[in-house]
Amino acid sequence: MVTFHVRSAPRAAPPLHTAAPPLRPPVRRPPPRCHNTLRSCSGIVPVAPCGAAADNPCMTKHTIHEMLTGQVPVDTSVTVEGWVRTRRDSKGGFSFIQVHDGSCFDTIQVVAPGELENYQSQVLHLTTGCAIRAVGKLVKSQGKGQTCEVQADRIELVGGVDDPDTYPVSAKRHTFEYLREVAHLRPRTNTFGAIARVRHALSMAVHRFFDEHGFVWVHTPIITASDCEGAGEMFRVSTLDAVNPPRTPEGNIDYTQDFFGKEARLTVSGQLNGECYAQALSRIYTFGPTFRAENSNTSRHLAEFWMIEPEIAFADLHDDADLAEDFLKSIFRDLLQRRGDDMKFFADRIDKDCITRLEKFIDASFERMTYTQAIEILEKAAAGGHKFEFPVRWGIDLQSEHERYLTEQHVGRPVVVTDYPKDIKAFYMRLNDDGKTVAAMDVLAPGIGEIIGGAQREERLDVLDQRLDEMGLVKDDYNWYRDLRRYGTTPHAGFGLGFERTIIYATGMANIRDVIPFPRTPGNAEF
RNA sequence: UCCCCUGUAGCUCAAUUGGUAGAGCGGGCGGCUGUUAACCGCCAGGUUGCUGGUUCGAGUCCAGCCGGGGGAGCCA
Repeated sequence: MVTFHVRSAPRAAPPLHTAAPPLRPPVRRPPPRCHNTLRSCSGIVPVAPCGAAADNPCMTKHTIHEMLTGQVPVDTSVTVEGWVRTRRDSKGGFSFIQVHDGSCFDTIQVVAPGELENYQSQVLHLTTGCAIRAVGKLVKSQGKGQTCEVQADRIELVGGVDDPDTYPVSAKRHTFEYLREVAHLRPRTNTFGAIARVRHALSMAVHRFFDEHGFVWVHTPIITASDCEGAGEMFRVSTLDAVNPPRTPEGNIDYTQDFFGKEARLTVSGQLNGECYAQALSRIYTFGPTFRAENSNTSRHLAEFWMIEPEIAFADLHDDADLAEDFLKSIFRDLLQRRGDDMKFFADRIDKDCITRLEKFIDASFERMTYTQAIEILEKAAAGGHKFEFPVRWGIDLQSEHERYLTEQHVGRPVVVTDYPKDIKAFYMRLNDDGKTVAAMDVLAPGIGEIIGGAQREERLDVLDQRLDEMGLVKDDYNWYRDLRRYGTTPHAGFGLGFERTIIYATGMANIRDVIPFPRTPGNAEF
């Protein structure tokens, strides 16, 4: 069995938050040669003895993560390929280069001796952002602050920085607002590298959870011609001439000549399509981009964001709430286990409570209460002197101040609020026997408020039709959706989770524009 | 969309009541016996977001526009 050495450097994470387990077994018997026939491992430079699995011939180079976590034995010849974060010149006539390659949070220190042939001409001119390849040996560090480092025999400048004076991303602190203007370069910073890895880890955790629980990932369409999704303003998709579109005799735009023969838009939710597959495969989920053309300009809204929407058949609202609880705890547990290095950074520099918040979240059982009970609690609080900007009475939608009071002050744990008044919820939510409320639920969490919104769906055709009528919606527009209620209908439920909001919650990042690689917001679609 | 704040060197920020635009970091050059956001010295770097106005004089005051931030609404 292999032992993994966790670095004892200052940045080493506590046991719960150790780095991800190795992707593949460490080197055991170094074969004499690298049989890489797909492409050159590293051009003309000799590379490390190829210890990679035979089915992975291009992985003969080691990542910084592998070197720092003891998967590469000391005294192994190694090749580091990455980007320079800083260069420090020693009094002794040699230099230290901190290199990152994205494989983990930490950089590795490359020691460049003054005897290198290009030391004066290139090494001493390396600046932040330069791409380099360092060939040498992984050795125990003579200095403090790191256990191992790369003693370089050769350093190649793979890609230089045109004008170091104006390179937009220095090694020093930048504001997030500034980095948004250089979104093509910001992944090279500590924070955005960490965000990218956390985002990936959470994505994989989502798929892992659903896969292990028998859910099928359904790729619901991005483009939709049904105007009945009803969750917000939509972007139009068209190939018509925008300046001189074809017109009907009445003067309206003639969409029958458009690409799809009718008006088409970008989806605002995969739920209605997801229900179709849930009524055949029992447990499904969607995970993909979603588009809302709302003119919302806040730290919690994007025009393009990713949403996760599970849907389960033969299930009621309680099953839905149980699923939400198990799901959230599972992905946060996964995140802490697999990205301890990045999470430690967020705890150190962004939000000191982010790790303990997740640990508490994982350990707590979610409180359950009905909307009516929630209103009673809030009314008591108001009577007891608690000031709410928006007055509380049965029938209102809960404001974020109300949600925060419930989860942060009244319960101190995540809360699932169920059974909201039907007038403030969507047509597809199942009408309760009281005739006044629907089987909707919101999961509220301390520090963020609503993190999940879901519902048991209305499976009875007559009741669904009645709700459509009440809301002034045209039944014919929903015929395929109504068919589900005519052919083998079942009680079913689901919820929606905004992926970026989940990342915000996990990391403590303040602005949603900083947890997606290239944010799209009103007035901004750069990059 | 509404309310409030804000825009000065590559970056982060100063600039008194309207009176000669500065510092730190970054960059260049030179020092310095293993450094940790290294350190020390010197140098370069600006149409103060844009347009107009008030004034002897505007980074500073006024108007409009553009960008950024915070809050609200909408929501995920």
